[in-house]
Amino acid sequence: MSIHSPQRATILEVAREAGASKTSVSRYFGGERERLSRELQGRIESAAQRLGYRPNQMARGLKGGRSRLIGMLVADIRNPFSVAVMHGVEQACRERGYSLLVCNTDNDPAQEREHLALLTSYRVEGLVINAAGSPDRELQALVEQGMPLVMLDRELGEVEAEVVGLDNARALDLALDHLQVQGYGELLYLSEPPEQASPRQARLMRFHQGVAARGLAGEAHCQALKDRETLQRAIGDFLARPGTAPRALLCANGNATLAATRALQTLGARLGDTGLLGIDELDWCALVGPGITTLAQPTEAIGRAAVECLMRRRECGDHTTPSRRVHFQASLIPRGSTRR
Amino acid sequence: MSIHSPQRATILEVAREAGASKTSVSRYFGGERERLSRELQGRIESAAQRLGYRPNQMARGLKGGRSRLIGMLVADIRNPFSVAVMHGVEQACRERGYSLLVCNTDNDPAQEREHLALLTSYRVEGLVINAAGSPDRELQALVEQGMPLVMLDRELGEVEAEVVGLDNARALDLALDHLQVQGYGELLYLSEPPEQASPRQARLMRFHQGVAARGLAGEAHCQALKDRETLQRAIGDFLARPGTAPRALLCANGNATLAATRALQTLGARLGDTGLLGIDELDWCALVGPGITTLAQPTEAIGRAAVECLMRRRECGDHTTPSRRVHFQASLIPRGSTRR
DNA sequence: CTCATCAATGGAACCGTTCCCATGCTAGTC
DNA sequence: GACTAGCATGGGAACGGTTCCATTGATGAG
Repeated sequence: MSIHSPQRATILEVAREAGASKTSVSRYFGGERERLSRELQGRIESAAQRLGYRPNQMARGLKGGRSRLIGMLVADIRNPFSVAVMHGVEQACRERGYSLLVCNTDNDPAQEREHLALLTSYRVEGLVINAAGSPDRELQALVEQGMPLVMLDRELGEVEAEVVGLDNARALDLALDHLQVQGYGELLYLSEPPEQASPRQARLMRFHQGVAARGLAGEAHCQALKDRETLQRAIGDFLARPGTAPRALLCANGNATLAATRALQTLGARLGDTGLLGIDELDWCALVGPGITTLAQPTEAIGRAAVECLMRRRECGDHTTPSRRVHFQASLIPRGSTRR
Repeated sequence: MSIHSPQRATILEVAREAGASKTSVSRYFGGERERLSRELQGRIESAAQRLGYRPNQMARGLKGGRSRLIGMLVADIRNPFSVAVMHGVEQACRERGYSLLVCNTDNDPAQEREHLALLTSYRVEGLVINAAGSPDRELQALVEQGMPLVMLDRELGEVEAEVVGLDNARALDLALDHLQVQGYGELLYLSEPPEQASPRQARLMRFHQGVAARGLAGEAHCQALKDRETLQRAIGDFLARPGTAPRALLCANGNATLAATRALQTLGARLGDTGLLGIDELDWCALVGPGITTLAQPTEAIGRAAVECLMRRRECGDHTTPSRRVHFQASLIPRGSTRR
């Protein structure tokens, strides 16, 4: 009859209604049903039914410390790649009886810190982190306290935390090979600023290495993508530069691909004549002009793998196990944007 | 020193360390800081700092029932529209000191039911529902128990629950007016099956009304979009039909727009010659061909409004207040796909 | 000087679970 | 027939907070 918060039945009321003890009811809902006599089971079942009883997870989490919650920090929830990975994480969690508490940080370090604190205050039993910034100190502290932690596509200092993500080196090799075979000789790499230890650095580095190894000309433009003018000028300059070799753009992620496509369209460049290859497969890549060639990441698998790592950590309990790296391979989806 | 779950400090330890009582520490963190002397505040602050203390939300939620959690049910997390709304919901929650527990149901009624149970077991203080199916009975029960509930873009029987969403009738009028002005005379409406009380019904109905009122020819194709063959055949038939009036496709949501664009491309139809107008603005609509005309929804605003409704319910506590409908207006973004 | 008031603080009950430890009972063993 | 084993069940102490109420000392009014 309370007005403010819906008053659910408690275990005690069910016990009374069923003529049993709260211990028995607790057993019934805690997965120890077999220990109860058929008859008692029946009484509890129907009593619970009548009262619309559901165990209070808050109280549960309190006593045994098992909140059955996994926390996830997402850098940008509006990025389809992140969402796809999150989907995999959620599925895997659910299969194992966990729920997922997701926090979006909008790429803001302050929010990262804040949300991390929030998640730990709900006593999540594991953490999947996909953050651009670096609440490194906080994360280190958590790991040392024994919190199972998985980094998505990003390393964390020298801390013992699992890393799950794309094999960035191989992915870039794949991209560069394709562009070379298709005859593009001068490349412009587009990325958001590769601050800190993000995979952006790995990709950028491999780009420079790979370009050199293949005897191609390559340069990188690493600026925030929001500023369309700057980007457009950079691409315009690149295309207008003297030289005869066909030119191509290589985009470090979905956002970059989107920005590049916009810029090329504004500049009136024809896809294919100007090559375009993006990392991350998006819904619409097949639809623009002759189609945009992409490097697809196995997003669901990455998400699932993250949860698996978490569970392994939990089980063997032991945070001295050497941390592992799980690398997935990208697959090339060739389309018209890299066909001349 | 526990291995399994990271052992955070408790309020009691902080109290001891600070030479204070639990009560005072509780007050310090519970927003009653002013009641404590400057000096005691200092002692608690530094003690908490030293121990890395954070209050346990689980325990908090137990007494007093304030979990500070809002639950949200999302029908399809991979739909950018849903994500955008969710983003608004999350922002608004955070501003008010709530966290958001999101569950994705993948459009599966079984998961809807299951996740709903899950959310209530965490004693969420309010619920934002965006579900295609209908756990109507469960929702009704919750409302009757006094749970603040907001439906996104979908009504719920005769239950007193707020509804927040697009003004579907006006949106369709806007779309039809535009198509008529641009000279399209025969229209095909594309939607997923409008089962149950979804807004899809409202849109479909208004489409038929509006077409009749304007003296246009209109028909609807309402099938699952996954089956590309069927869709393509339907569109092919529509375009091949004898008649002289220019034809246009009207897509009920982002997914339909995507599917329609694919089909048109496969059929080799030229956008503009064949009109195309989609509800929901997507990243890529400006990039495909001459651009796809869309009806943009104020997604963030919708999300925020949902939370506001929730809070209003909570405050005035009283679940006899007549439920309200908050309708937002769509805005037309004209592009080449409706220019002949 | 006494008493009511008020601010600062602490004690203890309670929230809804889980889980350890009884308790009573039946059945099997020697 | 006494003893033990094992099963079904219940009692009650945590868990980490919040919150009501009591206590203390200082202050000001009568």
